[in-house]
Amino acid sequence: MNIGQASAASGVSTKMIRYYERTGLIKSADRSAAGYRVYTKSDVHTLQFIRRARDLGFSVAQIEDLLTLWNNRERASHDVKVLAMEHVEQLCAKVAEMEAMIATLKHLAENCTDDDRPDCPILKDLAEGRHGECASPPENRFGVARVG
Amino acid sequence: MNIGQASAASGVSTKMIRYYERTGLIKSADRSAAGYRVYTKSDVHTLQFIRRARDLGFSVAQIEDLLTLWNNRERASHDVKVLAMEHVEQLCAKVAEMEAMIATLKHLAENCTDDDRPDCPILKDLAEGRHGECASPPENRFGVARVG
DNA sequence: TTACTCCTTCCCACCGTGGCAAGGTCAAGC
DNA sequence: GCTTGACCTTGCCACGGTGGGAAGGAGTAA
Repeated sequence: MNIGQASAASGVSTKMIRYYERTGLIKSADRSAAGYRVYTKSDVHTLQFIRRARDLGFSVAQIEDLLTLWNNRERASHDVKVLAMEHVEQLCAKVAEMEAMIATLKHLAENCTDDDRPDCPILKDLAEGRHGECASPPENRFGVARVG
Repeated sequence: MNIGQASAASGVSTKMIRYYERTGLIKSADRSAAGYRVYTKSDVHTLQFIRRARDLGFSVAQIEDLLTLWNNRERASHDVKVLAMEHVEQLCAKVAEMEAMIATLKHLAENCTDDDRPDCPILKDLAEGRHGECASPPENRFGVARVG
Protein backbone atom coordinates (compact mmCIF):
# COMPACT_ATOMS: atom_id res chain seq x y z
CA MET A 1 0.00 0.00 0.00
CA ASN A 2 1.33 3.46 -0.94
CA ILE A 3 1.17 6.50 1.26
CA GLY A 4 -1.95 7.84 -0.43
CA GLN A 5 -3.90 4.71 0.34
CA ALA A 6 -2.58 4.57 3.88
CA SER A 7 -3.65 8.18 4.28
CA ALA A 8 -7.15 7.53 2.96
CA ALA A 9 -7.49 4.41 5.09
CA SER A 10 -6.29 6.06 8.29
CA GLY A 11 -7.53 9.61 7.96
CA VAL A 12 -4.02 10.97 8.49
CA SER A 13 -2.81 13.26 5.70
CA THR A 14 0.25 12.22 3.68
CA LYS A 15 1.97 15.32 5.00
CA MET A 16 1.44 14.24 8.55
CA ILE A 17 2.45 10.64 7.91
CA ARG A 18 5.79 11.87 6.58
CA TYR A 19 6.06 14.28 9.47
CA TYR A 20 5.42 11.56 12.05
CA GLU A 21 8.04 9.42 10.37
CA ARG A 22 10.56 12.23 10.23
CA THR A 23 10.10 13.09 13.90
CA GLY A 24 10.28 9.46 14.98
CA LEU A 25 6.71 8.96 16.18
CA ILE A 26 6.32 6.07 13.74
CA LYS A 27 9.04 3.84 12.38
CA SER A 28 10.42 4.53 8.92
CA ALA A 29 8.28 2.86 6.29
CA ASP A 30 9.81 0.28 3.97
CA ARG A 31 10.40 1.51 0.44
CA SER A 32 9.52 0.07 -2.95
CA ALA A 33 12.18 -0.20 -5.65
CA ALA A 34 11.19 3.28 -6.82
CA GLY A 35 11.53 4.73 -3.33
CA TYR A 36 7.82 4.88 -2.56
CA ARG A 37 6.85 4.31 1.06
CA VAL A 38 5.05 1.00 1.53
CA TYR A 39 2.52 0.40 4.30
CA THR A 40 0.88 -2.67 5.76
CA LYS A 41 -2.51 -2.98 7.41
CA SER A 42 -0.73 -2.94 10.71
CA ASP A 43 0.85 0.41 9.87
CA VAL A 44 -2.56 1.77 9.00
CA HIS A 45 -3.81 0.51 12.34
CA THR A 46 -1.10 2.48 14.08
CA LEU A 47 -1.96 5.57 12.08
CA GLN A 48 -5.61 5.20 13.03
CA PHE A 49 -4.55 4.94 16.66
CA ILE A 50 -2.61 8.16 16.30
CA ARG A 51 -5.49 9.85 14.56
CA ARG A 52 -7.95 8.96 17.29
CA ALA A 53 -5.54 10.06 19.98
CA ARG A 54 -5.13 13.42 18.19
CA ASP A 55 -8.91 13.70 18.00
CA LEU A 56 -8.96 13.31 21.76
CA GLY A 57 -6.50 16.17 22.01
CA PHE A 58 -3.39 14.24 23.02
CA SER A 59 -0.16 15.93 21.99
CA VAL A 60 2.29 14.09 19.79
CA ALA A 61 4.57 13.65 22.82
CA GLN A 62 1.75 12.05 24.78
CA ILE A 63 0.91 9.83 21.83
CA GLU A 64 4.48 8.62 21.84
CA ASP A 65 3.91 7.36 25.37
CA LEU A 66 0.54 5.90 24.47
CA LEU A 67 2.07 4.01 21.56
CA THR A 68 4.77 2.63 23.81
CA LEU A 69 2.15 1.38 26.23
CA TRP A 70 0.06 0.02 23.40
CA ASN A 71 2.99 -1.98 22.11
CA ASN A 72 3.95 -3.22 25.54
CA ARG A 73 2.13 -6.36 26.58
CA GLU A 74 3.47 -6.00 30.10
CA ARG A 75 1.80 -2.64 30.53
CA ALA A 76 -0.33 -1.85 33.54
CA SER A 77 -3.71 -0.33 32.73
CA HIS A 78 -3.01 1.99 35.64
CA ASP A 79 -0.23 3.69 33.67
CA VAL A 80 -2.53 4.34 30.77
CA LYS A 81 -5.14 5.78 33.04
CA VAL A 82 -2.62 8.08 34.67
CA LEU A 83 -1.59 9.38 31.29
CA ALA A 84 -5.18 9.91 30.23
CA MET A 85 -6.12 11.64 33.43
CA GLU A 86 -3.14 13.95 33.25
CA HIS A 87 -4.38 14.93 29.84
CA VAL A 88 -7.88 15.45 31.21
CA GLU A 89 -6.41 17.75 33.86
CA GLN A 90 -4.69 19.80 31.18
CA LEU A 91 -7.89 20.03 29.20
CA CYS A 92 -9.87 21.03 32.25
CA ALA A 93 -7.37 23.73 33.08
CA LYS A 94 -7.70 25.19 29.61
CA VAL A 95 -11.45 24.97 29.71
CA ALA A 96 -11.48 26.80 33.03
CA GLU A 97 -9.27 29.54 31.61
CA MET A 98 -11.47 29.97 28.60
CA GLU A 99 -14.63 29.93 30.67
CA ALA A 100 -13.21 32.74 32.76
CA MET A 101 -12.56 34.72 29.58
CA ILE A 102 -16.05 33.99 28.33
CA ALA A 103 -17.61 35.05 31.61
CA THR A 104 -15.71 38.33 31.64
CA LEU A 105 -16.54 39.08 28.04
CA LYS A 106 -20.20 38.28 28.44
CA HIS A 107 -20.41 40.40 31.52
CA LEU A 108 -18.83 43.33 29.70
CA ALA A 109 -20.99 42.79 26.64
CA GLU A 110 -24.16 42.75 28.72
CA ASN A 111 -23.39 46.26 29.88
CA CYS A 112 -22.78 47.46 26.36
CA THR A 113 -25.45 49.74 24.95
CA ASP A 114 -24.99 47.95 21.63
CA ASP A 115 -25.92 50.96 19.54
CA ASP A 116 -24.21 53.67 17.48
CA ARG A 117 -22.77 55.52 20.43
CA PRO A 118 -19.03 55.27 21.05
CA ASP A 119 -19.13 54.58 24.80
CA CYS A 120 -18.37 50.97 25.38
CA PRO A 121 -17.59 49.06 28.56
CA ILE A 122 -15.60 46.49 26.63
CA LEU A 123 -13.08 49.00 25.31
CA LYS A 124 -13.14 50.79 28.61
CA ASP A 125 -12.18 47.63 30.40
CA LEU A 126 -9.38 46.89 27.97
CA ALA A 127 -8.10 50.42 28.33
CA GLU A 128 -8.44 50.72 32.09
CA GLY A 129 -8.06 47.18 33.26
CA ARG A 130 -10.92 46.89 35.66
CA HIS A 131 -11.76 43.36 34.92
CA GLY A 132 -10.67 42.07 38.26
CA GLU A 133 -13.63 44.03 39.63
CA CYS A 134 -16.00 43.37 36.77
CA ALA A 135 -15.78 39.64 36.23
CA SER A 136 -18.92 37.69 36.93
CA PRO A 137 -19.15 36.19 40.37
CA PRO A 138 -18.12 32.53 40.40
CA GLU A 139 -21.64 31.19 40.74
CA ASN A 140 -22.45 32.42 37.26
CA ARG A 141 -19.36 31.00 35.63
CA PHE A 142 -20.66 27.65 34.56
CA GLY A 143 -23.75 29.02 32.96
CA VAL A 144 -21.65 30.24 30.12
CA ALA A 145 -20.74 27.03 28.37
CA ARG A 146 -24.33 26.23 27.54
CA VAL A 147 -24.41 28.98 24.97
CA GLY A 148 -21.60 28.02 22.57
CA MET B 1 11.12 55.71 28.43
CA ASN B 2 13.14 52.81 27.00
CA ILE B 3 11.70 49.50 25.93
CA GLY B 4 12.58 47.79 29.22
CA GLN B 5 10.60 50.30 31.24
CA ALA B 6 7.70 50.19 28.83
CA SER B 7 7.75 46.43 29.14
CA ALA B 8 7.75 46.49 32.92
CA ALA B 9 5.01 49.11 32.97
CA SER B 10 2.77 47.29 30.52
CA GLY B 11 3.44 43.65 31.26
CA VAL B 12 4.34 43.02 27.61
CA SER B 13 7.79 41.48 27.12
CA THR B 14 10.38 43.41 25.13
CA LYS B 15 10.37 40.54 22.68
CA MET B 16 6.68 40.97 22.08
CA ILE B 17 6.83 44.75 21.87
CA ARG B 18 9.36 44.47 19.07
CA TYR B 19 7.28 41.74 17.47
CA TYR B 20 4.11 43.86 17.57
CA GLU B 21 6.02 46.73 16.02
CA ARG B 22 7.53 44.56 13.31
CA THR B 23 4.16 43.09 12.36
CA GLY B 24 2.44 46.46 12.35
CA LEU B 25 0.12 46.02 15.32
CA ILE B 26 1.64 49.09 16.94
CA LYS B 27 3.28 52.03 15.22
CA SER B 28 7.06 52.17 15.03
CA ALA B 29 8.48 53.74 18.16
CA ASP B 30 10.54 56.91 17.93
CA ARG B 31 14.25 56.39 18.42
CA SER B 32 16.81 58.11 20.60
CA ALA B 33 20.07 59.35 19.08
CA ALA B 34 21.60 55.97 19.85
CA GLY B 35 18.78 54.11 18.14
CA TYR B 36 16.97 53.06 21.32
CA ARG B 37 13.21 52.84 21.07
CA VAL B 38 11.50 55.58 23.09
CA TYR B 39 8.02 55.21 24.56
CA THR B 40 5.48 57.61 26.02
CA LYS B 41 2.83 56.95 28.65
CA SER B 42 0.33 56.79 25.84
CA ASP B 43 2.33 54.01 24.18
CA VAL B 44 2.36 52.12 27.46
CA HIS B 45 -1.40 52.56 27.64
CA THR B 46 -1.75 50.96 24.24
CA LEU B 47 0.50 48.10 25.27
CA GLN B 48 -1.60 47.55 28.37
CA PHE B 49 -4.69 47.47 26.18
CA ILE B 50 -3.08 44.83 24.03
CA ARG B 51 -2.00 42.86 27.04
CA ARG B 52 -5.48 42.79 28.51
CA ALA B 53 -6.99 41.83 25.19
CA ARG B 54 -4.51 38.95 24.94
CA ASP B 55 -5.45 37.91 28.45
CA LEU B 56 -9.03 37.71 27.27
CA GLY B 57 -7.92 35.42 24.47
CA PHE B 58 -8.26 37.80 21.53
CA SER B 59 -5.93 37.01 18.65
CA VAL B 60 -3.52 39.62 17.41
CA ALA B 61 -5.69 40.05 14.33
CA GLN B 62 -8.73 40.71 16.50
CA ILE B 63 -6.75 43.13 18.60
CA GLU B 64 -5.90 45.05 15.46
CA ASP B 65 -9.62 45.61 14.96
CA LEU B 66 -10.13 46.47 18.61
CA LEU B 67 -7.36 49.04 18.48
CA THR B 68 -8.90 50.59 15.39
CA LEU B 69 -12.22 50.90 17.15
CA TRP B 70 -10.53 52.20 20.29
CA ASN B 71 -8.84 54.93 18.30
CA ASN B 72 -11.98 55.82 16.41
CA ARG B 73 -14.18 58.32 18.20
CA GLU B 74 -16.95 57.73 15.69
CA ARG B 75 -17.16 54.05 16.59
CA ALA B 76 -20.45 52.40 17.39
CA SER B 77 -20.44 50.36 20.58
CA HIS B 78 -22.41 47.83 18.58
CA ASP B 79 -19.36 47.07 16.44
CA VAL B 80 -17.26 46.38 19.49
CA LYS B 81 -19.87 44.10 20.92
CA VAL B 82 -20.11 42.15 17.66
CA LEU B 83 -16.38 41.63 17.70
CA ALA B 84 -16.40 40.53 21.30
CA MET B 85 -19.31 38.17 20.82
CA GLU B 86 -17.70 36.60 17.78
CA HIS B 87 -14.74 35.90 19.96
CA VAL B 88 -17.00 34.46 22.63
CA GLU B 89 -18.50 32.16 20.02
CA GLN B 90 -15.04 30.93 19.06
CA LEU B 91 -14.15 30.33 22.67
CA CYS B 92 -17.39 28.49 23.29
CA ALA B 93 -16.80 26.29 20.28
CA LYS B 94 -13.38 25.33 21.56
CA VAL B 95 -14.71 24.73 25.04
CA ALA B 96 -17.39 22.46 23.64
CA GLU B 97 -14.80 20.49 21.68
CA MET B 98 -12.62 20.08 24.70
CA GLU B 99 -15.53 19.12 26.90
CA ALA B 100 -16.42 16.40 24.45
CA MET B 101 -12.87 15.10 24.65
CA ILE B 102 -12.95 15.25 28.42
CA ALA B 103 -16.26 13.42 28.55
CA THR B 104 -15.00 10.64 26.30
CA LEU B 105 -11.76 10.28 28.21
CA LYS B 106 -13.45 10.22 31.56
CA HIS B 107 -15.92 7.67 30.38
CA LEU B 108 -13.13 5.44 29.12
CA ALA B 109 -11.08 5.96 32.25
CA GLU B 110 -14.01 5.03 34.47
CA ASN B 111 -14.12 1.62 32.85
CA CYS B 112 -10.41 1.12 33.32
CA THR B 113 -9.48 -1.44 35.95
CA ASP B 114 -6.61 0.87 36.94
CA ASP B 115 -4.33 -1.92 38.08
CA ASP B 116 -1.32 -3.87 36.82
CA ARG B 117 -3.23 -5.82 34.19
CA PRO B 118 -2.67 -4.85 30.54
CA ASP B 119 -6.32 -4.76 29.44
CA CYS B 120 -7.38 -1.21 29.07
CA PRO B 121 -10.49 0.34 27.53
CA ILE B 122 -8.60 3.52 26.73
CA LEU B 123 -6.06 1.83 24.49
CA LYS B 124 -8.77 -0.41 23.14
CA ASP B 125 -10.79 2.59 22.09
CA LEU B 126 -7.82 4.25 20.45
CA ALA B 127 -7.00 1.05 18.62
CA GLU B 128 -10.51 0.13 17.57
CA GLY B 129 -12.23 3.45 17.37
CA ARG B 130 -15.39 2.76 19.24
CA HIS B 131 -15.70 6.10 20.80
CA GLY B 132 -18.71 7.08 18.80
CA GLU B 133 -20.51 4.37 20.78
CA CYS B 134 -18.75 4.96 24.05
CA ALA B 135 -18.97 8.68 24.56
CA SER B 136 -21.05 9.81 27.48
CA PRO B 137 -24.58 10.71 26.67
CA PRO B 138 -25.06 14.49 26.27
CA GLU B 139 -26.83 14.95 29.60
CA ASN B 140 -23.61 14.06 31.39
CA ARG B 141 -21.41 16.35 29.39
CA PHE B 142 -21.52 19.44 31.52
CA GLY B 143 -20.72 17.63 34.70
CA VAL B 144 -17.17 17.32 33.54
CA ALA B 145 -15.88 20.84 33.86
CA ARG B 146 -16.43 20.95 37.59
CA VAL B 147 -13.64 18.49 38.17
CA GLY B 148 -10.65 20.22 36.58
C1' DT C 1 39.03 52.05 32.66
C1' DT C 2 36.29 48.54 34.02
C1' DA C 3 32.17 46.33 34.88
C1' DC C 4 27.55 45.85 34.40
C1' DT C 5 23.09 46.55 32.55
C1' DC C 6 20.42 47.70 28.78
C1' DC C 7 19.71 48.20 24.01
C1' DT C 8 20.10 46.73 18.95
C1' DT C 9 19.46 43.15 15.14
C1' DC C 10 19.34 38.53 13.60
C1' DC C 11 18.55 33.68 13.69
C1' DC C 12 16.48 29.42 15.80
C1' DA C 13 12.97 26.71 18.30
C1' DC C 14 8.47 25.16 19.54
C1' DC C 15 3.73 22.41 17.44
C1' DG C 16 1.02 20.62 13.96
C1' DT C 17 -0.57 21.55 9.70
C1' DG C 18 -0.95 23.14 4.96
C1' DG C 19 0.85 24.88 0.45
C1' DC C 20 3.80 24.95 -3.41
C1' DA C 21 7.50 23.61 -6.60
C1' DA C 22 10.56 20.63 -9.11
C1' DG C 23 11.24 16.30 -10.40
C1' DG C 24 10.64 10.88 -10.52
C1' DT C 25 7.13 6.80 -11.39
C1' DC C 26 3.47 4.21 -12.73
C1' DA C 27 -0.59 2.71 -15.26
C1' DA C 28 -3.81 3.47 -18.85
C1' DG C 29 -4.97 4.83 -23.46
C1' DC C 30 -3.64 5.95 -28.20
C1' DG D 1 6.46 3.55 -28.62
C1' DC D 2 4.61 8.24 -26.43
C1' DT D 3 1.54 11.19 -23.85
C1' DT D 4 -1.33 12.15 -20.07
C1' DG D 5 -2.65 12.32 -15.50
C1' DA D 6 -2.42 10.67 -10.96
C1' DC D 7 0.68 9.71 -7.60
C1' DC D 8 5.09 9.76 -5.28
C1' DT D 9 9.62 12.04 -3.70
C1' DT D 10 12.21 15.88 -1.28
C1' DG D 11 12.61 20.51 0.14
C1' DC D 12 11.33 25.07 1.49
C1' DC D 13 7.93 28.53 3.42
C1' DA D 14 4.01 29.89 6.16
C1' DC D 15 0.97 30.32 10.09
C1' DG D 16 0.66 32.33 15.72
C1' DG D 17 2.74 33.83 19.51
C1' DT D 18 6.41 33.30 22.41
C1' DG D 19 11.02 32.48 24.21
C1' DG D 20 16.24 31.75 23.83
C1' DG D 21 20.52 33.26 22.60
C1' DA D 22 24.48 35.43 20.13
C1' DA D 23 27.19 39.42 18.75
C1' DG D 24 27.89 43.93 19.25
C1' DG D 25 26.75 49.00 20.56
C1' DA D 26 25.32 52.47 24.38
C1' DG D 27 24.78 54.17 28.87
C1' DT D 28 26.00 54.55 33.65
C1' DA D 29 28.28 54.12 38.03
C1' DA D 30 32.49 53.23 40.67
